[in-house]
Amino acid sequence: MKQSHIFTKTRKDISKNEESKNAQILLRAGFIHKEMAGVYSYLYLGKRVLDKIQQVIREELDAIGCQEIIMTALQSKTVWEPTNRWADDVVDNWFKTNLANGTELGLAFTHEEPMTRIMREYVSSYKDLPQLTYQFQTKFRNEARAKSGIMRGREFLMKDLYSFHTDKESHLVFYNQMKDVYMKIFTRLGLGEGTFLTMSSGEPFSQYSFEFQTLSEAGEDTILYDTQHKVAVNKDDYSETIFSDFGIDMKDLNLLEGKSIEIGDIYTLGTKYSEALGLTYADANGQNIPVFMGSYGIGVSRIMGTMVEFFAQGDKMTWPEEIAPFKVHLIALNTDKSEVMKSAEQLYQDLHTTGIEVLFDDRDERPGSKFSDADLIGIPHRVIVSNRSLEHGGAEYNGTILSLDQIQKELS
RNA sequence: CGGGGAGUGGCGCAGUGGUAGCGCACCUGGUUUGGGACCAGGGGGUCGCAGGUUCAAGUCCUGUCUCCCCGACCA
Repeated sequence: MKQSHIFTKTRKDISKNEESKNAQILLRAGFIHKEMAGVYSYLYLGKRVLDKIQQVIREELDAIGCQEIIMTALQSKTVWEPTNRWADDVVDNWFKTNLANGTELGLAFTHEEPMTRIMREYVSSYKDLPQLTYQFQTKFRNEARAKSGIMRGREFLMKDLYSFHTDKESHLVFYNQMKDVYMKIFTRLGLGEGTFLTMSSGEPFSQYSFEFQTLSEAGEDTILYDTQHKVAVNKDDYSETIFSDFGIDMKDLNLLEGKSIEIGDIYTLGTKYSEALGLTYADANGQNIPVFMGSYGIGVSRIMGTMVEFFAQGDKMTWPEEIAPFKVHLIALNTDKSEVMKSAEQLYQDLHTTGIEVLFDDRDERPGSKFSDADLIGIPHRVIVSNRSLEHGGAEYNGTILSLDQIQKELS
């Protein structure tokens, strides 16, 4: 893509009303547009980042046999009443509305109930289990107070996975596998270093659940973590014995305290939803038994914000290689010189045809503003073609001049 | 939901009762060109909305909507 064709521009200033670092950088770089508090549009560059985060998650989930679907955000109250989660005094952040005929609707804040309801149509035997379904879906939560830029919005993109098993044992096998899969995902996303498997106080259905917490000053949570064992506990839930479930002796731990962002979580749901909604299967003896369930979330848009919090330094952002909107930022200086533009254009075409994603800054701007823009946009590989670089025989990459062919090889 | 702050060109801001301004961005011309250039000229705002006070309201009063920060909440 040629930068001169992108409708967004970078900005020098941003409202002092928007304080969070992720919103500052993303707004200034033109990745997102704020519609209202907690509600953001994702523009060209931001959409590309979001897509790449999704793709990493998709690849890892598909690899273990999960099936991608997409459910509706429009929810009928009849699906939610059996679990008592339609009631406003139980769930206070519904966005509710009505059909023209008066039927009450809600915008989904999660999808356990409708997913369970769908499964009821298809699961009737132990032979139909296990099933693993997931989606990337917009969730709506009428937060009393949106904050922290895209980290806590009223509308956000989430990956939610649901697992359906015959019993607790088979569920736990998958559940434990998911701990590793999640860490693998976060590692690929470039957040592995700062992300900890974190024990959290249980849901009503189990003693503990696990969160995946990424260390950040912008976080809303506080964890006690151990870098060597790569485990943590939510500070609120800390107790003397909590680490025994990890098989770790407290004496071996060196606990540090830090603020963190919850980027994912995994829950054992048990039979709460299957019982309420009548999702049962016939076992080998023909007996009807409630399906044993789990749910597994990753905040996709929140991860995008977390990356900015994690990687941006001042006005300079650096996206992880796999997530960056483009792999290479090709910057042409001295755009009035035809040799420069000819070489840059040639390199752009060559990279493009070999399948390398490249953003080509072909704009007629001064070097300083091009570099500042590039810093803000945060593409990890930068190649500069200029009068000077051509005089030295090519383009600049990582501080050295290489021939265009060499650059092509380096980046392939 | 409690406390605090703020709504003025696309963006960031100034303007305490008397002809709406500045910076960025934008347009034209020129000079510049390896870290957000400079000169000259130019376009663009019924000051969140509604009502009121006044000869006169961006400015004062009342109501209302919205945004941000802190706290509570976050299944």
